[in-house]
Amino acid sequence: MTDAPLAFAPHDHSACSGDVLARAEAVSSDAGLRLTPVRRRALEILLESHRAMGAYDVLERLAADGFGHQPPVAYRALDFLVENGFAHRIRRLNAFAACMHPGKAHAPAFLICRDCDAVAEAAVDNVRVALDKAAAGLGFAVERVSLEAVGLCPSCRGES
Amino acid sequence: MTDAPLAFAPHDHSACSGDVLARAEAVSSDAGLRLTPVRRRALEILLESHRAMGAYDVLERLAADGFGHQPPVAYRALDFLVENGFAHRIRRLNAFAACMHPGKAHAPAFLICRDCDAVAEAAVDNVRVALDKAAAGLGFAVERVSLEAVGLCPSCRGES
DNA sequence: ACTGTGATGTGATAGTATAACAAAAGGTCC
DNA sequence: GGACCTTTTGTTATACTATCACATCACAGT
Repeated sequence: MTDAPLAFAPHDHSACSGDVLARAEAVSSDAGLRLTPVRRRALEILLESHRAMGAYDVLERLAADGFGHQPPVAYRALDFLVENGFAHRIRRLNAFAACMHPGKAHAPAFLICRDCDAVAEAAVDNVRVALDKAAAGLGFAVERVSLEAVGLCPSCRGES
Repeated sequence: MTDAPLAFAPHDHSACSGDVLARAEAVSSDAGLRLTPVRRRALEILLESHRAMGAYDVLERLAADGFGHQPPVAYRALDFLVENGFAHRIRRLNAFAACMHPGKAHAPAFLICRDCDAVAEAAVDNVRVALDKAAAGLGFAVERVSLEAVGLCPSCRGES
């Protein structure tokens, strides 16, 4: 049951997630993707809670909204979102979080607090470039990169 | 059951893993760590198979060698190895692989083929530096980094 | 020997994810 | 509209991954 706050500091949530859904819809119709009710609702749930949520947490909320009650319902919706760049999967936490920059290509880096499980998405440049270079030498074609860092968030640093 | 070959090309395995175990022992005694029989055997298993192995695969082999049959036996040994830098955990595959450079500090990058699950460890410089810089701006103290790239390995590129 | 600490083994259980199949929804061609 | 195909949704069941809790054992220091 992962339910880790996204970002380390309190902030104006409606502003930070306000237009993400709208942009997701725009991207979808541009790309011919079907942002169906379950999928859209799953994205809303991630955006509303603004947390890294486990698939079963999302499922619970989908079920409460009248969708199916079985794991595949959540996993399929979440897989669609991840596949199409509307959400990220945070493997360290077995969790999912809405992407705050859908449409724009980016290699997200997640900073995960080992104490309180808070998560922040950081922009790290050049990672993709450096990795592509290293991979090319081995004949490997990189498609997706995931970068997860574990450490201590600002508030947990102070307390320890 | 993850059982993905490490490295993309065939190679002289005894040479590439030959002294890793010896170095692990040296590092252990230097640091006052106890490389007990189960732990040592778990590392040997990872080295021998030279693959990314699931915890239950390792457990099976440990059990065959007379150690316990229950999951914690494998997880504890593997956690010890990861904790102390003798092995890596590859979250994308829910798997573990021996580290080929124990003792030396390094932020490993894994290249994972989405077709055949082969895994290679690549050296990527500057990632840690770039990440530290980005994290510092948020007040986050990075302790460990995991970088996993999904794509196509040389042989699967040719075939598709 | 006594004691504290860490390691191991076990049974039980929690948590995460997918397989396989049936039914329904949407698109396209005639 | 009807025939057809493809995608999506829902369900049951099950596989896979990981941890808890507790007893026992090994070992270092005194």
